[in-house]
Amino acid sequence: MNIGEAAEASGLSAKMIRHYEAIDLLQPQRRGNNYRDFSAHDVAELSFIRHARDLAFPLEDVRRLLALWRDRGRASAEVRRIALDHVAALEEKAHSLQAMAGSLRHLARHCQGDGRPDCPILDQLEAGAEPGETLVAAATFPPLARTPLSGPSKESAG
Amino acid sequence: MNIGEAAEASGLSAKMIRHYEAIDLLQPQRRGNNYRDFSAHDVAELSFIRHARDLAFPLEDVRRLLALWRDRGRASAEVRRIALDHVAALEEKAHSLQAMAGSLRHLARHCQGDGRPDCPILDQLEAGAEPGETLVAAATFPPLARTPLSGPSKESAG
DNA sequence: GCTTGACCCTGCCACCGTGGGAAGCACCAC
DNA sequence: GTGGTGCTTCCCACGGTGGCAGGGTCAAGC
Repeated sequence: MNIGEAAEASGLSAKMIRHYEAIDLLQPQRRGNNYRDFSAHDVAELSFIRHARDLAFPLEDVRRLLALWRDRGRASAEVRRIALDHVAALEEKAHSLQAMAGSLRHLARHCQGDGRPDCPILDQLEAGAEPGETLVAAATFPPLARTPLSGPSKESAG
Repeated sequence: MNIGEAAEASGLSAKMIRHYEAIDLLQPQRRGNNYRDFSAHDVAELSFIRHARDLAFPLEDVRRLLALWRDRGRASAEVRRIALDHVAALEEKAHSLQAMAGSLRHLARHCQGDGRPDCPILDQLEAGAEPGETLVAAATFPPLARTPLSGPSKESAG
């Protein structure tokens, strides 16, 4: 099966499949013309990768999960641990985002949003977080390592 | 004020300050020796940028907010709109992450996590989302544009 | 045979935001 | 003049994906 069919079958782009091969997530055979030749097994692995990515597992986790999946005799404990670590990371990120959204929503609620120039949102951005007031976000941020949202990564948040 | 002091005062790294200058977020003066010379006003802008980044505003939003902040006569409506759009994006992302976490946690709950090889997590990754079962995540994902979490961006999810 | 078009190949650049490091200049203290 | 520190610019890396350029390959049609 050529890469185009494999892409369609797995729901991944051909581009990504080549990338996953380049980083050694899978090793499809090559034919005489140097075209990749995907077996049904390769396609199953690609689907696996896609489902794992759908759950936002980083590729390094995907690599480990794939290895465990391939290992018939693996212990499910290891899989479970990876999954729960990822759950924790996802939830931490989600909470952090929600804290930011909450702070910002709070500010926006006190902003007239009319033609006048006074705006608590800008005031807050100018002044920074007041102690005991809004902006819980920064506090929950630091320990977050994976799933690098475009937000700040500042460890130095003091 | 040199870049090192400005960095300390604003809580940003010197590296990032140079970057923000490179993308025209601010234009500090230069001294005869080609060193950047940050005024108190520059530092206030840097702090503004940092606070906006703490709330995960993407830099393009930061640019707009800075422009509005500089404009004494701006209408707060515009600021409010940017903020609320961002809140919506944050919440969408947060919900999507929580949906993924929920699916995964659900799977992990049914995983023995012992030495035995059977594992619903791997089964699910192999089979993909069953209709009406778990994996709400993919459904909520597509429209998300900003705050590019490391998760999949797949538009082609059919 | 030859052309056309769809497919495949590799390789490079872009995004976003940040960190790391190299190589060279500026400054200050001794 | 020497050492250390800070500044300058420039390039590379990450993670994950898209895009495009410049080529090779194959199957179909004439």
